[in-house]
Order: sequence, then structure tokens, then C-alpha cells
Amino acid sequence: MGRSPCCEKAHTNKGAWTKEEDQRLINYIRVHGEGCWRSLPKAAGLLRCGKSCRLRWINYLRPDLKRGNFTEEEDEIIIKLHNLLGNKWSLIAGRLPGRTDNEIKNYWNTHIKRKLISRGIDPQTHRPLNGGTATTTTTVTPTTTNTDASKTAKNICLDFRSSALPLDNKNGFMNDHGSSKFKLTTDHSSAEDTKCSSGTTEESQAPQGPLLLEDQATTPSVMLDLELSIGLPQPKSSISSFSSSAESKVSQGFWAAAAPPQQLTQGAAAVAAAATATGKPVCLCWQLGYKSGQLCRNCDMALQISLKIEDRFQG
DNA sequence: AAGGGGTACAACCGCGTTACG
DNA sequence: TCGTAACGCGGTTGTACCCCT
Repeated sequence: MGRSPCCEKAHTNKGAWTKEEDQRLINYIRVHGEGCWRSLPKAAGLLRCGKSCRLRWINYLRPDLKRGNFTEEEDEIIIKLHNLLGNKWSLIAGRLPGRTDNEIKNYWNTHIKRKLISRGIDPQTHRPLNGGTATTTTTVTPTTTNTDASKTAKNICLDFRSSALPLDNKNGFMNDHGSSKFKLTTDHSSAEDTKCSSGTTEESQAPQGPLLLEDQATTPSVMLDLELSIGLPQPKSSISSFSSSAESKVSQGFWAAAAPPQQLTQGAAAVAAAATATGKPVCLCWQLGYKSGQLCRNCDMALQISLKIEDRFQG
């Protein structure tokens, strides 16, 4: 019968945190570090549930948080990332050091949605409203439907080109973002050559699930340079570089059409792309960081599935 | 000055995923 | 391999604050 409550609700405070509670939490984490959220409240002398402590710390008390207004540049990054990833706020936050998923989510709902609407763009689909006159030429529409991808063979290439790529570890928050180029290419003309594939997009669906790039433009090839920082944490000397030959290693595109959303995260798709491009397993999971050739479970699964999919398409 | 509506954001809730015994 | 506990995420709610009438 369902899951037991995460804490004894009868003995926990709810609602706004007091200064004293904040201080207790800060002091405790300063001494003991993050983690063990379930046992933390008791150990710290807080009448709060562990989840509440975690939220309070992550969203408000953490010292590396960047408070204050979002810059115009951050706005644009959020819009581009939302276009790519949908409501994957934690992934988006991972690209904006000092910002939390909750903060970005709220900011999206209160500011950016309106901004996009005023530009004539649907904030969910990133398409022009009412067939309007929005200036975007390429729409990236993550979707949950991947059925019959081959019938609508517009091609997608995820092109990771970068040299040194410091990753923002979700806990560590890297300070120096490398400027890697994350290029999305659509190409109608060379499906066989590139092995890039795509899927169908349903208008009504909220953007989520695996990345799918749908080319609405009439041009045969459209590039979207996102200037994203998709990188790896320390040590820099051991960081794998995505070779320039990655441009010809295009089977990354398989992820766009073939990966079931329940099986893969965006990060997992990225690891497969990176592995394909470099020929080496590379863990891009920013929650775990780089492990000198090892893959976390998530990325390992992604890679295995990637190989199977490729076998299927080639065989 | 009061109050009503709108906005912003902190916090909560439920569920999926992961870790571990 | 399975069951359970814990974690983390995204959606939703609650409330403080601001502005307008």
C-alpha cells in the first residue's frame, strides 16, 4: 500500500524556515558535509524532514549560489536549453553555475514564458504562435514519440566539438566553463551516409524525453550553435577531447529517434554520442563526474543500448 | 488607507530511479 | 534477483509582496 512517508510528519515543522533552522543546517553541513539527508535533521537538531533540509540547502543556503537577477545571456541560454531538453530543469541548471533547478523553473514560468510569447513563440514547443512570424529557423522539439522514425527521415547529428571541457559537477559547480560547441545539424539529403536519424513530432506534446530535432526550415542543413558547456571534470590532463573526426561519426543521431525516453537520460544520450565520437567510453554524467574511462551505471547502460541500436540499424 | 488582483519564489508532494542489503 | 530505503526531480501549492484602484 504505497510508500511509507519519508519522515514522521507529526514531529516535523513545515513552512518557512527560520533563521535559527537555517543556521543549524549550515553549521551541520559545514562540519559533516552534504548527504545522508534522512538522518541529517535528527543529527542537526532540526525538526524537519530530510527532503526539506535538502531542498533548503540546495535551493537557498548553499554558499555557491548566485543570487540576483538573471542576465540577458542567461535568459538566452535557458531558452536554448529548454528548446533542446524540455522541462529538464536540473539539466538546464547544470549548465548555469550558481543557479538551481527550482530557481530556473520559477524564472521560466514567471518571466521567460511571457518573454517568448511576446516574441510570438510558443514557450512549450518553441514554434511560432499561430503560424506567426517568429524568426527562429530551426526548431528543436524533444518528444516522447519515437515510433516509426524511419518514415520521416530528416537527419540529426549531434556534433560535440571541444577541446578541454571542464564539467560542472552538480555539487562542485565548476567555475571556469569551457566553451564547447554543441552543434545540431539537420540534413535531409544523406540519411544513408550519415546514419543520422530522427523521429516524428507531435504538436501537442510537451517537450520531454530524448532529443529530437525537427527541421522546419527549408534549408537542407541548419546548424544551431548553442555554445554549451558539455564537459568533463578534473583532471583536465586526462580529459578526452572530442576529435574533429566526430563530425563524420554521426551515429549519435540514433539517440534522437531510437532511444525510449524511459530508458535514457539526456546525459546518457550524450555519453553514447561521446563514445561514438571518440571510440572510448566517456562518462559525461555530471552527477558523478569523470572516472578515467569508467562509466557510471546510467552511462554504461546508454552505451550498451547505443551499440544494440546501431547493430540493429546496420544489420 | 484598504483591499483586491497579480506576481515571484520558497517549500511541499508524489513518483521514478538508484543504491544497497 | 528481489525488496526496501533513500535520493533526486518535476509539478504544484502556499504565501509574502507589490501595484493599482
